[in-house]
Amino acid sequence: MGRQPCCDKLDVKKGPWTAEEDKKLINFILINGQCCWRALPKLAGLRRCGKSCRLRWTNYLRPDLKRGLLNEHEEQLVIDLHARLGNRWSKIAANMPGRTDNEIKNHWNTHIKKKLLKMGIDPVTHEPLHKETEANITSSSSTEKPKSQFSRSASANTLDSFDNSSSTVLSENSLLANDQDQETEALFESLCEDEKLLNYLLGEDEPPLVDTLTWELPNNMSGFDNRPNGFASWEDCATWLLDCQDFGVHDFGLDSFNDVEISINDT
DNA sequence: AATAGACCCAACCGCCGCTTC
DNA sequence: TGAAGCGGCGGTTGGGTCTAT
Repeated sequence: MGRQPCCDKLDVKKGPWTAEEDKKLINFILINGQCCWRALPKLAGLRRCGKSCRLRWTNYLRPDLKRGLLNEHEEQLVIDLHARLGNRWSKIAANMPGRTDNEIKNHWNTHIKKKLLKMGIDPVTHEPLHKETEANITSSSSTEKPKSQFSRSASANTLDSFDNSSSTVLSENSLLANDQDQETEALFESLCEDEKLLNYLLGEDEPPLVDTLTWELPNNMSGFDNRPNGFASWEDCATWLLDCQDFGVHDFGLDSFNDVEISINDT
């Protein structure tokens, strides 16, 4: 007996989600939390595969998502983490609050990859392309694996110089960029110093004890008797969340959603 | 204004690893 | 111990949008 399909293929809708479906999904998760994706579609009244519901929630509807393009220092962070972790997008995303693996992967494939190639850097190995060619001549070893050596200097510095020479967009607000560079620098220094965290990033260790497993609600939503204060009903709450998708939750000053998970799974 | 090609990203697919029985 | 079931991950694709001609 083979494995059952993840859902009833005949009765499953595919393609873009409608506002109505989003509303149903948000309503259900706000009430019941994230549990049993397989059963969720039926319980929530959705003609969708559980997998599809999970993806829709994690990549688009989650209230802690940032919207819009990655900024300069987020991009740098992706490059640095990719140099170390390779195509392990979920691990990279885990270090970038508010960003999803899908979003990072898309951004990598559409922007960063081209940028690195244009700079003469191999986006797989983060080595200069010509050097890569030489290496291939002398050695037949695979280049698929990410570098084990931390390669910030190679990728980051060259990217900086690329930005300085060619970018009109990225050079805007340079003072802020400098601050962000320093932040990024500090972040990576701390990353390198934190052996436990590094091991975790490499998938060789348990996650460090950081409180990322449960969502905490913003102060104005405390006392979440499974319903944010200020909302007369779940319907209002879901409507608000749907609005957040249009404007970006951070436009509402709810940055405290970052890194946290609504703790309604307990219900 | 029309069209073709490039670009972008949401969503799907298939595989893998973990858990349960 | 191994099969079944599930969630999660990474690669890929399809279609909408943008841009150049």
